[in-house]
Amino acid sequence: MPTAPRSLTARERARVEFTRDIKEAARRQLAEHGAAGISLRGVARDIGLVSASALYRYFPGRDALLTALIADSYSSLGDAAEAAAAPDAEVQDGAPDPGDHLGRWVAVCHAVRAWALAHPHEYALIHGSPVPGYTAPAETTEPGTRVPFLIGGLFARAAQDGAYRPLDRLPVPADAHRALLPLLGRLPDGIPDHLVVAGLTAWTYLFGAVSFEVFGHRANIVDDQRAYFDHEVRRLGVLLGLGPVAADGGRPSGQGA
Amino acid sequence: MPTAPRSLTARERARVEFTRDIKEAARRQLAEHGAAGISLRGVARDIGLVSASALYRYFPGRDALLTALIADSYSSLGDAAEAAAAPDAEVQDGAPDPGDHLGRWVAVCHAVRAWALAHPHEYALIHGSPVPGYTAPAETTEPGTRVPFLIGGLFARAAQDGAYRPLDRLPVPADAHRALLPLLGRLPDGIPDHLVVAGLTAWTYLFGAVSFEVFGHRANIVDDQRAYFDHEVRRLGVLLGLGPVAADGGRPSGQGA
DNA sequence: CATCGGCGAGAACACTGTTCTCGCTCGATG
DNA sequence: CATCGAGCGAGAACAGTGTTCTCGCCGATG
Repeated sequence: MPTAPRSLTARERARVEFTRDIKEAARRQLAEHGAAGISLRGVARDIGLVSASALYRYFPGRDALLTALIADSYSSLGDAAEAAAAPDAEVQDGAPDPGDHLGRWVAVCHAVRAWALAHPHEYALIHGSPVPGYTAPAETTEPGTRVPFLIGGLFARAAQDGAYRPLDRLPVPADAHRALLPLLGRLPDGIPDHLVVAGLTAWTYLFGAVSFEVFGHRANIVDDQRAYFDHEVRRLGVLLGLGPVAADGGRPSGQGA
Repeated sequence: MPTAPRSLTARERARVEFTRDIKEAARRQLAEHGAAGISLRGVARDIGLVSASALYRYFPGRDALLTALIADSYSSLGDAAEAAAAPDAEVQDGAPDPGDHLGRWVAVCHAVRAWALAHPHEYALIHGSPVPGYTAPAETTEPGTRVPFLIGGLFARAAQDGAYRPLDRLPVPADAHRALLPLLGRLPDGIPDHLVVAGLTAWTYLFGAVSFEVFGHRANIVDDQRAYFDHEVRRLGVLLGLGPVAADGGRPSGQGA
């Protein structure tokens, strides 16, 4: 544990400030030219440095700078998603309703999608091809778990409320259960397999859909991407058991009644 | 319009052969060092050229070479997927059964996953962050449609056989229907909306799951990735209506009986 | 006040993609 | 078969890149 914040020295304050400036300039370059367009010399120029060599006092290299951007992007995305899931967040045209698990799921999906569309290059950084090496640096894994845990919590709350009713009865096979042991070990005891599978499935689908749209795989296929996205994630929520079980397919008649 | 294939001249034959050699060398570099590690000078060295400038006689630039690799990768993936879906393909431990739509869907999924794991950098090239510009070059779009069309055909055949029974009854809203018009226009008439949505959903999920695994987002989360993948895609197939509707959740009792 | 550690500048090295020019050579053609 | 020239590879050059190293300088610290 780092020492208590006993008032940083002036040098240290200047250092963290400069580190922040560097990351900001890099993020600007990222937003404009993409990850491949981030050049240390360009970053140095942006913040008034003549030579890029000074940057090495703050980051051991370009990859480390990228890693820092990845971690920040995960945090930014996590913030956006959690804000959408907060108990007092506005569910789409309607008052907040703590029992509307499907609506909250859809809201989180829209938040993730909106963040990705607003920051396509940052999204590509965290969910595109891993650029630097092949293994994600350790400091990026923790912020990267926020969205999946948020989604998992959504399903857990629905189950607590007795509102979780998946539309199939397919049991989780023994080998799939064993495959999930690493995750189950980090979760509170007593969570049934199928609930974990539901969370993973929802998480996987959400980022599949967002990636397809951001990376252009749906151009010329879907026109009004937002409308289609809304339908697909809502339907997935219903299939996975978050939804109103109404067989007529409509949303609940009354507003949260 | 290019002349009929009236026996290429020796020069032309040598040219296509050399073009193939260049792409092979580039693909080797891609497999080893990733897309960012493909250098024209390295490719030139690999095929016995002293200078990289000669490559510009065959490709207008690095991006064009990458584009060619993308198109080839799509074709390679399409081949693998279509082979798995072929009528005489072995369905997982069992004789081919033309009525086993769920088994065929799962087989296609495993084929896509296996190809991606065997060619991770090529997979990253086609389903990771778009590297060169932002819009996919036209010549890559056609081979890129083979897998989604294959999956769509799977659902269409299941519907023809009367075996398509989605587990929900959520109607496709009017705005989502309108969003699908670009795609519906390129499909035979009379295909119901929900069938198209099912195909898109299956396609989206498949590549979400494969991307998560290939890009390492499931490390430390899922152990036996193949077992979990098998379960998740099988379950999605059931939810989307390809599956045995048996409420006990098991596979059909007899083998294709 | 003296000193020493952290800092930025700048040169240097090994790369990269791309362009241009210059001979040469081999294949198409008369 | 002989000749001509189109197509080709080599090589230099330019503008970049990440990274390393050294050299002063300046200010915070003892």
